[in-house]
Amino acid sequence: MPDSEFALETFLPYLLNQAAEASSLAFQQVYKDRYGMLRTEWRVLFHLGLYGSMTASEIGQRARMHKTKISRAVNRLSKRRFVERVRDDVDRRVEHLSLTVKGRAAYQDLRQTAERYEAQLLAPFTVKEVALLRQALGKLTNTPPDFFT
Amino acid sequence: MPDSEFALETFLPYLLNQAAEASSLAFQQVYKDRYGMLRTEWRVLFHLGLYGSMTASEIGQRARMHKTKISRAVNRLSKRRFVERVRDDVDRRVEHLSLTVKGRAAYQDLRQTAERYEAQLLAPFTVKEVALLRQALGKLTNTPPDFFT
DNA sequence: GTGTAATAGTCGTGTTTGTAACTAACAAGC
DNA sequence: GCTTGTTAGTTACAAACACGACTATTACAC
Repeated sequence: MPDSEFALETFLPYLLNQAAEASSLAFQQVYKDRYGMLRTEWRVLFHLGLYGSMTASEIGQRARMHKTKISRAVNRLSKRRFVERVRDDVDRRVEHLSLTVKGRAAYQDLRQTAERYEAQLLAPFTVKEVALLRQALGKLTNTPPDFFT
Repeated sequence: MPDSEFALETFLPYLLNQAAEASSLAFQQVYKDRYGMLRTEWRVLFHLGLYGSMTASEIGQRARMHKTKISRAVNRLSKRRFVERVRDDVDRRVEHLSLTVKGRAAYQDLRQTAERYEAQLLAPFTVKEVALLRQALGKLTNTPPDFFT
């Protein structure tokens, strides 16, 4: 009765999801416990920490997040004084976002933690393997299959 | 102001999430459009298609899904007659789940689609790269970092 | 100027999820 | 028998998400 020609365990999207979930779990705990942040908020924080001042839609493009997600994340972050919003004088639709001192501190802390965390994740692999893995993941992200059968 | 020592674009959990999302998207559309299924339901369907009759908790262990997720997925699947539930005579807490004819048809269809889909995803890679990728993802899934700093 | 389209960001509502509490059935000790 | 603990699965409620509709502002055409 069982059908073993096609193994779910090797189906790539499934594997990717499992790995993504497993590798996010422990770190998720960190930013949640220390700063009460959600993943969306942590991503916004990181983008601002990395690139300095950005607008919501710039973050959206880089992070491939929907603007409603960003809007809400920014809202929460600014309510807790991690993020500062400054309206653009010229185009008053636009808001320039940047980290407050508190936000920068959180970012620094989480960034360091992330580095150490990643080192643990990558420990079982060789340098070459890591490079290949990163490259492959990038390719998979940027080559969406045009699939409508 | 920006800080480029640590690039978010290379942070592994981030990459994994992006790749997982991108590679799931198109296929998600398929089982959603054709059968109105959610990812959880698709997973349950696939496990039952692959392994034949299983209980909810067996699926949970294999798929690393929480039992409430499975409970709801099975509920929806059985309401739409994709899945049949039979209570165990000996241990009446247990339910044996299996696919109906309709469920098996959906499974066959989606399985074939999944195969072709995966072939597209893997097209840009060599056989060796694919093997390494699968192996790496497996390792990442099964080596949860013990991280509580 | 007026009208139309586009863009930045927010809000509202239904859906899905996560967490914990719950019921029902079994098991083991006494 | 009667307790205590464990397991299978469900339910309840709050948190998070997706999606579309919405406001406000700018841009462009005429």
